[in-house]
Amino acid sequence: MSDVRVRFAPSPTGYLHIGGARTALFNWLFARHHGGKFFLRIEDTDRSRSTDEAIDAIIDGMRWLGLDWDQWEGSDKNPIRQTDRFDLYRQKVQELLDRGLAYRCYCTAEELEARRKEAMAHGKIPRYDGRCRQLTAPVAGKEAAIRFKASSEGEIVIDDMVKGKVVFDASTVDDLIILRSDGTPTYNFCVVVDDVDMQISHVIRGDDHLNNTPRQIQMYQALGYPLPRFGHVSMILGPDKARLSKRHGATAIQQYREEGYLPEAMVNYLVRLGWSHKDQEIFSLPELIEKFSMEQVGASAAVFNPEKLLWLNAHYIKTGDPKRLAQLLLPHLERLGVPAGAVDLARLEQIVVALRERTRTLKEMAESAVYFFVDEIAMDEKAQKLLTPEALPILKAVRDRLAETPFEHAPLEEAFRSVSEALGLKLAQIAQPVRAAVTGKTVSPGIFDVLMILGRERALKRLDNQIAPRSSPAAEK
RNA sequence: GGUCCCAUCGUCUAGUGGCCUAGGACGUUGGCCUCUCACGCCGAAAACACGGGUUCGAACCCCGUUGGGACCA
Repeated sequence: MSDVRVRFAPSPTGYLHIGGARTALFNWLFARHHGGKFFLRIEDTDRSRSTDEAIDAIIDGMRWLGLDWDQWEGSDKNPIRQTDRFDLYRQKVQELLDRGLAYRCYCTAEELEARRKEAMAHGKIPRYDGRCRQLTAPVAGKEAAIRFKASSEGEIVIDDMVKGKVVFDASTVDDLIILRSDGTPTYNFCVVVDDVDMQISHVIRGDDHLNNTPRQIQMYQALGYPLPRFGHVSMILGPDKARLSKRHGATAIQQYREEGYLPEAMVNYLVRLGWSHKDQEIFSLPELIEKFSMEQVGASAAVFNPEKLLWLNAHYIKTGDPKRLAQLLLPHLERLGVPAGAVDLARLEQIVVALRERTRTLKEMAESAVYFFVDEIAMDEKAQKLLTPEALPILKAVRDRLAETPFEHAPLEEAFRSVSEALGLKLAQIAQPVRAAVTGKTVSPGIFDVLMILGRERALKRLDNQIAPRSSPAAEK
């Protein structure tokens, strides 16, 4: 058993987003590669912004991606929630207070804000001036916040797994509030207490936390704990190079499931955003576990590229197990009005095989598959244009021939070829009107495959539907 | 504003001082295949931000500039 212990610690303020998912994935891969533990910890100390729905969404997203997490030995709950642990944080605050490493601060938010503005106006750095440090006894009748007594001596050096050596001047670290006057602990403190308590060995997180790290290191030291290794993974950016956010489009991982993306495509895409293994692009999950290493994680930010994700998704649709894809396709069909109960799975598998090289998402695939299931097909404009009076004899000839042709690939092809020969037309000139009549579109899988999947009865009926109304009695004379 | 991070084709990246005339992938594009659309295959265009060092030699090491990002509110 390895002593690698990592965690993913999201704030439940929204959905699991792309960036969070990648951070979770890197942690998970790191743990699984080393045979260590991976925990999920919900950072919900900010109660006003945290919701249970968001927690469910995060869990749901992780499950979809296949990222399972371990049970932490210190609790029977899973995942861990910080709101269950306030007693511990308060206890640790008290400990620091008793040891003179923290102090009560009576400055109000308004006062602090005024001083901050004052400092800014004079072009100074807005940091806490430490005026309550000197107070020796609690002030009666006033609510106090608790501040951590930071040391401003020397340098704080981080040996980061991604960024390398990062040096901060300790004088830039000010006295941070660790317990608000309303008694709730603050983020930077809880993280440290929890990571220590859970014996986290490697803190892999977004590099938006890099600037928090020096003050966290001081807290580790104040609490007398060993430091974990840190690994600050760079941000994921939108096309405008700003941090990826809702205004760039879909950022919630669930949205991609709804759009018909496969989890393995998502994982494969996400892992390549920042990590690489030589020239390889396609990785299965077991392969990732085997090959993942923090040394190969790049330090620079990456722009999210939906086109490449689409390509990967297409790849996994092309190569995936048709039986599984058929199952995953059902909800998408249902959304288009094809009830799952009415779908024959063996037939759906055939459809998947016919469509997998021509659709890039399950949603697209479902859209391209509806004409196999409905009684009344929708005829699009281009298809309508193909069904000219000139096409009528072609449809008739094909119809008559098909009535006595076995619905298998070779005989169907033979039938089409002989009709085209008899009429002196190219195969394309035969196939296109038939395709239009039978699918309502000008684009479909190979016409023989389409006919086989439809079956003789439906195919003939659809041809008849086009032939009958056009054959006026006058034309028959 | 201060602190910190980052910098190879449009995008993701390989590259860890000579294997680089800079490789792969997405996208773009020309062709082939072909019953449509795709898939597939073959080909093309496309990058070391800039300026100084260090070195026999720099995409790679150092410094600066510029540009982007994050954090502090």
